[in-house]
Amino acid sequence: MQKRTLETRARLVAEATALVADKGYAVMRTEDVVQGAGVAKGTFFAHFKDKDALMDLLIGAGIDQQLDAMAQRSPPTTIEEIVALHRPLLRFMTQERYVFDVILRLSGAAAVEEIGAIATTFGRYLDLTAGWFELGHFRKDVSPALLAEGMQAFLTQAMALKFCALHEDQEMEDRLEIYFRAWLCPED
Amino acid sequence: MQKRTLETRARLVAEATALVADKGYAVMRTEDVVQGAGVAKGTFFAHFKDKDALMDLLIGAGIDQQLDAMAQRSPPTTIEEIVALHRPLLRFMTQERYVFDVILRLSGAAAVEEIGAIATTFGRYLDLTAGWFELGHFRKDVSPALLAEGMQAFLTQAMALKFCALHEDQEMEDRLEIYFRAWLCPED
DNA sequence: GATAAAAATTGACTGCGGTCAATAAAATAA
DNA sequence: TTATTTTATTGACCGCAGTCAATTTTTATC
Repeated sequence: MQKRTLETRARLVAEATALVADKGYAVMRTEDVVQGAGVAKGTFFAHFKDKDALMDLLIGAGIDQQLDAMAQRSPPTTIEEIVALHRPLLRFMTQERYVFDVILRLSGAAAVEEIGAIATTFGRYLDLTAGWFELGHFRKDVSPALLAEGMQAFLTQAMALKFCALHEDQEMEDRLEIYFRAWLCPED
Repeated sequence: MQKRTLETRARLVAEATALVADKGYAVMRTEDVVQGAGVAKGTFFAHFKDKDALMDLLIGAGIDQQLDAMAQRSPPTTIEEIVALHRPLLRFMTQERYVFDVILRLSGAAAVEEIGAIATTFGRYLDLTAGWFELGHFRKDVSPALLAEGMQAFLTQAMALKFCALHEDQEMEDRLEIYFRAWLCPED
């Protein structure tokens, strides 16, 4: 791999990052990215399989930041703490409808060798939350790993309903708290 | 509304249905549909807001069929019965990666006035399953409506993991059974 | 340094979803 | 029937993601 390659790639990512920060994810066009980076259209696709691959990188990095912040805090011991810890992550993932769509689309990789940044963060989330449940503050009749998978399911559900007119009566965090309480503390 | 309008629309839907039955959803192109229906490209978009709107119709109809079948059966009283009852629905929704993506994308409508076929089926699913839980065979510490929402969350999760290389070790139905048991019968 | 092989870049091109001003057909008014 | 308005249809055109044969740049070999 040539030094030139890394430079070009870095310019593409830098330009895309700047564009996204300025105008948002949904309106980013590859044409703008290559123009800003001073390369030809084809170069973009020599570096990224498709537009989604770049989005995977950008959005995956954003999710990773949020997970870093969550991992630094001490493990939550109450539902309120869990929900509060999730707030920045939720905000990031639902900042745009397009971002949430990309996350859903890329959260599972079709093949092991093409697991991308977003899919990796989903694995990280499972590990992080399973770690919380190892401490024994919540229900103990099912494994921490299963509890973590359930968290993920409810997280997705709560975010999806944010974009649904049929359920916009309730705030995302309120819904999440109800879900988590029913899932993590049955019969309370 | 003219009779001609209904005929044209019917021809478009019929052609699309035939194409999908023959080749699958993902490869359907609007160009093929209009050609088969004998109309111009623009006519398609006079009848459907975009390609997704037609897909919403086709896929929504398919989901409705499965829900009809589920609603006819007597309400399940065990987890095994619940999972068995879901099998045809699961098969339909995950027959193609593209179909599942469309379902996720259209399961929530941005505005009440644009709630489509798929979004409607999601509401139907909640009503159907909440009805089961009214009968009192499963956990009673949370409302039937909430149990139904959780079912939906786990259903989505199980389907999503089917398309994820990281989790392909387990069958969708097996995963669903584990989820449902933990959700509907805690401490068993 | 000259030459050959490998890697990176280019930009015209394709495919397909979606638009829109122009046209045709149907409904309504006279 | 004729004139007018409303509704439906048309197809050339656009935007943008993605492709690929040709070209340039770098690296490896002598």
